[in-house]
Amino acid sequence: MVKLTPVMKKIILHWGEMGSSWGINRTVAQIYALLYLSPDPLTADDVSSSLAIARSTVSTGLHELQSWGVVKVLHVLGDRRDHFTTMKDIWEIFRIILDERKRREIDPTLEVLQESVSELQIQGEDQEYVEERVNDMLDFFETVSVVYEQYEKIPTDRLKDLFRMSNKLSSIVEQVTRE
Amino acid sequence: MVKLTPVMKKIILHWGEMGSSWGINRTVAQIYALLYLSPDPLTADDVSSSLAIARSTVSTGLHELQSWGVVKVLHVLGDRRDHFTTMKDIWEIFRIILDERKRREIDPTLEVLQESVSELQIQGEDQEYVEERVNDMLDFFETVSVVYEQYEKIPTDRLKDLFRMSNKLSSIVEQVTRE
DNA sequence: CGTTATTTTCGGTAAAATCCGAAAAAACAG
DNA sequence: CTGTTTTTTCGGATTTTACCGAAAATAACG
Repeated sequence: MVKLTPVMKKIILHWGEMGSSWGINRTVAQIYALLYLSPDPLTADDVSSSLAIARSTVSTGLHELQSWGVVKVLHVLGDRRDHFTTMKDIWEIFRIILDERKRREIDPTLEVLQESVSELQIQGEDQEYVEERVNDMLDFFETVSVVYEQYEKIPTDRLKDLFRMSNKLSSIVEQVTRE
Repeated sequence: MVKLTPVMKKIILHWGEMGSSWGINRTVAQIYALLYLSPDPLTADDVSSSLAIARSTVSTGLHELQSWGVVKVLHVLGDRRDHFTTMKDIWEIFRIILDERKRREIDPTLEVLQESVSELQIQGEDQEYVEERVNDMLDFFETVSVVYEQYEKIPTDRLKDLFRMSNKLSSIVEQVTRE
């Protein structure tokens, strides 16, 4: 039996709200928060009873989280049930989430924009204005994608250091853009 | 009467889907896309007829977009109706959206985490593990906020240049983190 | 002012998303 | 195999969200 302290409840509930406003099912986000805050892996029944949601909902939610790659299954000797846990390094977690969102949402957007650009070129219709706007969008998304791919290469530890030095950012920008 | 070309339709629909998966009302996102792709400001009736949505829905949607600061009202001489338009620089647009999301979602999260840390300290309960996790989260969100605030200071034009040089990122990281 | 054009509000409905629980399926033990 | 535990599927109920249209409110005109 998993007992939720007031602080845990507070964070789990808030996490659910956060998820909601970022397009993630509230319950799924809560399941995630619970696993993140639990020192040990939990069974689906644990989750179900702690959050007071149906066992079947937990099953679906856990699958969803696994498809995002942020929840893993473990097994305990002498126990047939699946136990679930999350990565504990929040930096890694957010990297994975960003990766997935890029793959699922940004990449398809790039495709649509690329298709649109070709379609506009082929037809050569009188849509100069739309063409300009679409080119802008494409350029923006491509640039952001490239930047993101560069950041992806940096190991997490180094990224942390880099981020913690962000106060030096402006001088670096000076230096780099001056060239 | 605003006539939507196939490319416009395609982008507007995709934008709606995008919005959906990022927690923004599909219709509102579509309205935004329409305004963005339109060379001239549109009236609410234009939007209503182009997208085939009720006039009242458009009214609400436009207010929502104005509260985000991404849609502006204009007036045309000799016309009593409001005309609506968007900023055309997509870099600026995304800056505004990020700012708003930070303000509406990240900042409140920081608050909850800070409160949680104090509550844990005061009670001094046996929640070492939760404490560790919450501290991690707080540290992460604080760091990201600070980085973001640094980026905020960089003028858009310079940011574009900087982003376009991201291929040099790894060498800069080398250089900076070596100190 | 009274009239008309325009926008907004709001109650109800429709649509979509979420969730439940029963039943099926799968996994495992003996 | 058979029985038991555990997980998954799925149809329908519930809740939430989104949307419409009528009516109210506001603003502009003559």
